[in-house]
Amino acid sequence: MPESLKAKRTPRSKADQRAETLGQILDAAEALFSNRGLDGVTLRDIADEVGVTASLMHYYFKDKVSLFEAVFARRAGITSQRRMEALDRYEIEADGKPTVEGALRAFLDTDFDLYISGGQGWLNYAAFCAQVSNTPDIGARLMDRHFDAVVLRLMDILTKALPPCPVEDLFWGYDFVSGALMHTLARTGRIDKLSDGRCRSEDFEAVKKRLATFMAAGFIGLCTPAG
Amino acid sequence: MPESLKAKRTPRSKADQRAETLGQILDAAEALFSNRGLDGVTLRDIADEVGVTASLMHYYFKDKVSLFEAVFARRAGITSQRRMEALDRYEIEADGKPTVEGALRAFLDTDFDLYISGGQGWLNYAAFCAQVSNTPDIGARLMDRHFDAVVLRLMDILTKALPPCPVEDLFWGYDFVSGALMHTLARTGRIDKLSDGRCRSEDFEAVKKRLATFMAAGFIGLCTPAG
DNA sequence: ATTATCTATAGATCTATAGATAATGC
DNA sequence: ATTATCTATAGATCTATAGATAATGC
Repeated sequence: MPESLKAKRTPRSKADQRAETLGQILDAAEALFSNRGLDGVTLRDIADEVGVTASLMHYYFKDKVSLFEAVFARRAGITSQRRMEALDRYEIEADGKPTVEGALRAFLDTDFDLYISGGQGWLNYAAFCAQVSNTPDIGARLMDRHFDAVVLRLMDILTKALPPCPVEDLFWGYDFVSGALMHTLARTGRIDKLSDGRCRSEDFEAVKKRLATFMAAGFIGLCTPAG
Repeated sequence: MPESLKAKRTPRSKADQRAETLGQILDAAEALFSNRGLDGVTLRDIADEVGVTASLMHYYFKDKVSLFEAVFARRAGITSQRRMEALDRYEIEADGKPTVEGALRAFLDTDFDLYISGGQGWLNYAAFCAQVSNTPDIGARLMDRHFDAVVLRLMDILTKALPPCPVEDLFWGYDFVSGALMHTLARTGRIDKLSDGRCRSEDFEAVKKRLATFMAAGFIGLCTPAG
């Protein structure tokens, strides 16, 4: 059995080989883009990470932007659908009396659960997502395409959960939620230093516990003039 | 007086000339970095915008990173100091009874006022700031260096304003405020599309009116277990 | 004399393509 | 036969520096 111990050995079907290489490229791109953004990463960086030639990037993807978009598309559809289902389930369960925090928990916690127990790939995607939301044009288009539907679904439930409230307040409230969410997904490490180690960027459990409660109170405070 | 009408004419002292060119470079860099980030902009882009040779960038700045840092430093000191003074004034005025919203208004509104009435330069800086907060290493270091002091000052007043509350909640709350603030400063235009034009990213008055109220309610909701 | 600006250019990438090679598929 | 991967390379930048030129300063 000396053959089976050889270093370079890996007999696979072409389909398997294709799928595996594609996955490795997407994983490497995701990890690199997630902290340097589209312009901070070269195709060679990604190829080196995978251990292949840079020209192979063009065999699998048209160009750098296509690869960037493919990285996003791979997981955006999954999380988007999960959240949509969670919102549907919540609305039924709430039986005509949804609460702001309930809706936000369906929207936010469903997402955090994936990052908490989805392994390194989902953790990288979380930070990548924050980069996307900060990339003009290309990133903005991706956010619209993949997330508009879920966000509008959330807005719909929030409208029912809140006292009569100008629709502008609802949209601004969502903008604040979205900013805070993306910021925490980016895990910049800033809170670690500010809090002298008492909070850690990487601690998604801590964020999950607090974000929906905090934001729900924010919506209610904003929409209830008397305070 | 034909001489005074010539096109290229601009007699200035060397000090003036230096100051003017420096200012133009910083302005152009600020505008460009603010939407494409450190890696999305080349020194040539900046030079072209000013109308000078790319090599002049190296006459005034050591390298690209130094220029990036100089852009940030130019205005970060000003806004940081303004907010620090506003917090000091607020604490005196509150006479031992500060409120969460009062502290946040001193911190946030003071900033927005600058963006609202500071002209195009401050508007560009606002978006640039969001880029900085998203640039790993270099940007993170800049945020720490210029903003830690004001943030800790704010935290100090918030502690006095809130009911007894775990310090972790306070830091996470600030993290949410910071994320929402940076996101609105970036003015991605996403809210415009989501809200079908009813809210506009560029409308800092609308954000100023809502952000402190929303976030104050969030802090209180988070620190008051009963809800 | 000193300083602001430009010209020219080195050296290092970067993206993208064409064409060769090596492996799987029938 | 087809597909995955590599080698080689074109063409375009990009950063940074050296040295020339043109303007202000005494």
